[in-house]
Amino acid sequence: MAGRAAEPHVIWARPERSGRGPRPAYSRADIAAVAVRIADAEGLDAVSMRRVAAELGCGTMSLYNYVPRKEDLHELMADAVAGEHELWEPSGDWRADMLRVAHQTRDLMHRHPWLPRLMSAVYGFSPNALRYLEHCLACLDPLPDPQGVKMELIAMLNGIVTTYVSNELATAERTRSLPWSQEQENAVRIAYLQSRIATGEYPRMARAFMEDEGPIDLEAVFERALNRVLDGFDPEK
Amino acid sequence: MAGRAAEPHVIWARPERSGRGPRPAYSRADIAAVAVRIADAEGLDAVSMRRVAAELGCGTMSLYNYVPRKEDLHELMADAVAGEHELWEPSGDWRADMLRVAHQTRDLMHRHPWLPRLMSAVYGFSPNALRYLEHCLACLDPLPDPQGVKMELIAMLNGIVTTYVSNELATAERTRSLPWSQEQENAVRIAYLQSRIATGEYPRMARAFMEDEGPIDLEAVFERALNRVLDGFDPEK
DNA sequence: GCGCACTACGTACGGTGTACGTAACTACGA
DNA sequence: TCGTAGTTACGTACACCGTACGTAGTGCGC
Repeated sequence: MAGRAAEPHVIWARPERSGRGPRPAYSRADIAAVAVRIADAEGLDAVSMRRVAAELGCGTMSLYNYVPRKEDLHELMADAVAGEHELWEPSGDWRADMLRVAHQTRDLMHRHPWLPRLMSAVYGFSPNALRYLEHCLACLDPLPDPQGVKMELIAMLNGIVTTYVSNELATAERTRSLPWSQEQENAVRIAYLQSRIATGEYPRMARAFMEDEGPIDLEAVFERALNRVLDGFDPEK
Repeated sequence: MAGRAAEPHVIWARPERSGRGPRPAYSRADIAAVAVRIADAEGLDAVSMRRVAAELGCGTMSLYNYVPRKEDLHELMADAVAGEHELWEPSGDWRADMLRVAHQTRDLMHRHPWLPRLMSAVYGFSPNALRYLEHCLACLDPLPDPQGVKMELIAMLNGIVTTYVSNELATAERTRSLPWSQEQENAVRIAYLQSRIATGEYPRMARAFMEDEGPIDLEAVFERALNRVLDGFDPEK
């Protein structure tokens, strides 16, 4: 029997090693590391069961002993990179702490550009994700609100980070496996957009594109967005 | 020659009908409608080039005359449902208007649960998307800020809506094609989460799950989130 | 009216996730 | 202690997928 895909399950509820049978040759960490390496180097679409198995050094179907479904492989990947979060002793300044968390998450996503795409596809309560959430809650201890509101704040912040980094990466991760460069694609898209705007049908958008000159400071935009959201939760504002 | 996939392009820059040759048998609207119908009924993964072509009533490869890449089919779908946005004469109260926009978008995504997944994969400047953006900017005319800030507001609001609806739909859209029900899956997941929390390793999360009793009012959570974000942009706050 | 760009579509290639069958192995219950 | 049940390992096979390519037939622009 190869795995138990034909019933609902959470991979983290399955013991990694279960008494009987030969010792598993690989750990979940091994598998996750291989998958993450492939995704970092060649994009998420390059991560297939066959490919991971091959790089791991085992037959394709052997991988299904460890990872019953491809989705679980993604779960492993998300958890692995969630483990890269640095968790510190809360400073007492919840705003500063949350800003630091958000910037760390942004850096994480820039390091692993496939992560935003995965965020909405994984369970979100893997071991490292739980550690991360608990840490966020700890940072929010100074806030008087009930835990529910704090969870809303964390969710909102994660949403913002994911959204903004997705925009930042936009075509970057998309054009990875394409035979033309990101610059070529962008040029075509900008040309199209300008032709649309030139029709005069969208006067306000036209003004928006007139105004901005030079490259936008994405980090500054991100920072502004964060502060606006935090303001919404700040009892002193 | 079947399409011109081997170079960067934006489908909206290609004329739908170009003088020469037999009249195309289908319009982009036809194709989009078929694809949307399939996705609504059976989920986004059921939308394949073969399937759409079959339901359209033509050979698989004929579809490539209209839609050079699958990605462009997604583009068509996103544009089609973007056309469902009702655009009204701005009221002068930008906050009320933006709330209305956000709620409309949320409804749209509940009607087409595959839309959030598509949002980060499409170009975002299709004809109907441009109309939508221009309308949002018109609603924001009363705001004194430069257009750039308004664009940031729109982006942030769209991000929030997408994030929240994604969470709301969570397992719903995911379990569509699976042989078990959403309720079964949720039960398994909750059982796992409770077992983790029972370890005592996550005291703050434990408190969060103790507190909330009864089903959460998702609409209320959404409304709170929106207002917090709007506060961040309100010059009177 | 010639030619070319277009439509239509069948075939085929290389990939995907994964169900299933088989063989070897090991820890546990009797 | 030994049989057996549950595990690991893995090859084969199936049903899909996106799409490159070749070959017709069609009708507008020159």
